[in-house]
Amino acid sequence: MADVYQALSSSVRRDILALLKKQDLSAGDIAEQLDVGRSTLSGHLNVLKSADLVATQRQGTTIMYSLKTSVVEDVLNQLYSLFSKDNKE
Amino acid sequence: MADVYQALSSSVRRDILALLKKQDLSAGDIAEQLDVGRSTLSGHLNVLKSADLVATQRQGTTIMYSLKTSVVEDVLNQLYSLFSKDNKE
DNA sequence: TCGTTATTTCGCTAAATTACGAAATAAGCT
DNA sequence: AGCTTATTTCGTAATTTAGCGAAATAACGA
Repeated sequence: MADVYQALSSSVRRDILALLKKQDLSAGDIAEQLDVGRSTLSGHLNVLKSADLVATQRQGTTIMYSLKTSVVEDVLNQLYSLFSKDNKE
Repeated sequence: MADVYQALSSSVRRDILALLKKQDLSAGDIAEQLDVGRSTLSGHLNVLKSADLVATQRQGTTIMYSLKTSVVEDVLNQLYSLFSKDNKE
C-alpha cells in the first residue's frame, strides 16, 4: 500500500472514487462528470490504480473502472491505531 | 478540515504523529528522533498544525506539541462513507 | 542588558505534482 | 485494410513540496 495517502490527497481523485462508489464507469463517463481533460483524468486514474484503489476491466473498446476497497481497510486501521489514545503502541 | 489528506501524505509527518501519540514532545525532541533538519521539521509541524492534527502549548522557552484527534475522526468517517459498499450515498 | 537555548522565518534549490493539447495506441466495425 | 471511438502516452509549463543553512525571533536566567 505504497502511497494511498498521496492518492487520496487530491480532491479530483476523491471525486472519482465517489463516482465509482455508485457504479462502475469508463474513463469517458468520468471525464464527462468531472471538469478535467481526458489526459489529465487518465493520469489521475493511473495514480489510483497504482495505489490499488481502483481496478480496471476491458470491455471491448472501453475500459471500466471500479472501486477497490481492500487497501482502504488497511488505511482505516492504520489511522485508527495512529490516533487512538488508549493502546499506546 | 482543509487538507488533512495532504498533511497525512508525508511519511515524515506520520512519523511525527506516531511519536506524539506516545507523549507530548518539543520540536527539539522530535528532531532528535527523526533524521531531519530543524527548519525542515518546523515546516512539517506547521503543516500538521494547519491541518489541525497537532496542538501547541508554550512552556517557557520550549513549545510542546501534542496530538489532536478530532479531525481524524472526521477523516475516518469520510473514508468509511466513501468506500462502504452498502449505503450508496 | 547580555548570553544562551529553542524554534521559526527566509531565501534558495531540487524534485514532484498537476494540467493541457497533440500524437500514438487499441479494439471493433464495415 | 481503412475508419471510428476510447484511452493513454508524450512533451511542456506552472505550481507545490521538501530540504537545507543562515539569520531572525522569543523566553529565560545571570
